[in-house]
Amino acid sequence: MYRTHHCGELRKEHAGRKVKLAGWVDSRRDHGGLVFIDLRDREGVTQVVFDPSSSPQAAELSHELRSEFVVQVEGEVSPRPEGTANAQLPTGAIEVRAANILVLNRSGALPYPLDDTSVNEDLRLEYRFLDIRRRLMQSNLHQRHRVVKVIRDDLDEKGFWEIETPILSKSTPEGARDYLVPSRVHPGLFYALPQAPQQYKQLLMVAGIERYFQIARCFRDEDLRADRQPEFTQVDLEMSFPSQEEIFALVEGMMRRIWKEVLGMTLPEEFPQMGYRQAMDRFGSDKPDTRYGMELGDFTEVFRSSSFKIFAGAVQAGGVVKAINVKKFADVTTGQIEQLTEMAKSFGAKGLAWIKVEGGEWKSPIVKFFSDCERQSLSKNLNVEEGDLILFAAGEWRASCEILGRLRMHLAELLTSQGKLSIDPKAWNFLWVKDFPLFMKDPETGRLAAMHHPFTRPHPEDEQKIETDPMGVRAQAYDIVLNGVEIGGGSIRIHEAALQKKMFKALQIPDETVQEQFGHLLKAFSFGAPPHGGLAIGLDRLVMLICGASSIREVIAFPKNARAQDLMSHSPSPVESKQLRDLQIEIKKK
RNA sequence: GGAGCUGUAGCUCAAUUGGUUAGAGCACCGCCCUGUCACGGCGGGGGUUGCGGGUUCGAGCCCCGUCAGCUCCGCCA
Repeated sequence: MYRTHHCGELRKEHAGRKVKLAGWVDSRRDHGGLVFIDLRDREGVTQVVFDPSSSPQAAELSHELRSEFVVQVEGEVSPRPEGTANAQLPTGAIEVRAANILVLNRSGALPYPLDDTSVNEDLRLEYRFLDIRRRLMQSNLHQRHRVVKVIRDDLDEKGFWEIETPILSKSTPEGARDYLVPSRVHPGLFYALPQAPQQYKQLLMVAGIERYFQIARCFRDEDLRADRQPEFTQVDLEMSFPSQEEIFALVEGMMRRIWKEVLGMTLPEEFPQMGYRQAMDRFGSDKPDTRYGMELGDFTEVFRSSSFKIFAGAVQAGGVVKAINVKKFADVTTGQIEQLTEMAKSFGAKGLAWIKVEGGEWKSPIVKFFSDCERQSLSKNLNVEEGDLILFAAGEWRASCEILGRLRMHLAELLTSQGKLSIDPKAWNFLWVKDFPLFMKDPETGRLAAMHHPFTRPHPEDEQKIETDPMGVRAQAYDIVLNGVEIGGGSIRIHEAALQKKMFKALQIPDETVQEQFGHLLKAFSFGAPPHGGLAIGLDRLVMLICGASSIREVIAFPKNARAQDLMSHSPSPVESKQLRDLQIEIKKK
């Protein structure tokens, strides 16, 4: 037996006990005579003392110890001498007086200090096995485990069955780029790794499972971000005979339980809901961060016949004029204005109109065109005060909202760093965003595309408009947003073959393609498919927020870097030419 | 594909306006140290300043190119 206790366990009441501990040398303090080491395992740290007067052999050996050696220590638990207890440490009242020590394994000099948080991330990723020894990473992975445990318990109690679906599945043209897996048995044919178990979970509903969930690994071959990895984990769930409100209540209950059991916090009984249109109008985002204000104001009517032709022109072209009030930022520099303008342009704006309110005056290149009435409307609706900076966007509705929405996010970060805006670090602002449009215009082809996915059910009131006014059709689709991060989304699905066909028609997907790609689904829908719906929660993002981390890489044991490489195992990598021959694949030389 | 930031010892950083032998703390090695807990003290080793080119009497610093990392846009729910 390697150990009788773990390193976070021993207390005063164990005094006098003979114990064995095993773990890593966290730090050593070698006094020449007395030697102290902090022995660490997953559960904590215990001080071990080597005294040459009681155990000369162990004391002699202890000089050899270095950081991260793995050792086994045998000794007696002893209360620390008067005045030497360490109140910072749960085990700080005692120490283990070593009678014997066994070095189970040595460690080379570390490539970087494990107690330093500001180390290059590529180095941390290369030595991930060391990185995960750090207390913070251990805590993050433990939190993740606890979240998943609560989710499984919660869904189990609510009658959901955990069912696995294939990883080797079928490529579909919709959505993200697929990761492909070549078939050896069928040369020239490919499996695709699932972007989500979407079709399978709908088929499970047709199959009468009624309530399904899966902690599902999903794959998307797109460029990475701080909150996007090529492989990530979804809590995927689907239920039969649901209403949208039932799904909301289910997820709210799950979140409440996670916050209770993992963070010890109580969340509200109901989460607020907001329509997509309102979210865009007020926050310029379909995942608004409602922890701070800076809401968008609408001045379309005010400037309809303004003498400022840029605004009036935008309105007459069917567009809008929107503005935000950036509080306390009238001291913005010319350089910063330029930077904001560049940013607005990169989001599709033609320029960025602004007003500084300084010394009781409105300083701006455009304000001379404004009538008193226009000024009053701005002043009143944006609550304009001394020291404010007003920013405008004019043009097409969605683009104008998005431009200001992105500036709003950027400025919130900037103002926070300047101490001009404070966001409650303990705030957990959940929000349901619902009534998304069913369709969007594909900017490349100009054709309709599914906003969520092609199986999304239209809002019952709008179903008739699919052929006549598709862009005006709302979907029974919803996202759950936490502090401005989209942590999940889903929809009520189409369960009738006829409606599904209508949908494919609106999307201009040719019949042969429909049969080829989705024939099995349509066939399933013709055999008594129940009404069904569900959603998927991005587990990595959820845990990231719970851990207060700024990247999902901090809550994934072995993540990939921004170029989709694993720096530790060096994947992706070349393969043997025999492997390629088996697959009948040839690599084109550049 | 595009933009921004970063790149100096194993790690974290410094190096005045372009100026002599590129420094410090930690880590590593050696010696000393019996109540430390980021122990302390003395000494030592360790550098192609990411790489290539240019300007200059002289480049870590300026210019051009390139590579790498991160963040964002595009892309992606």
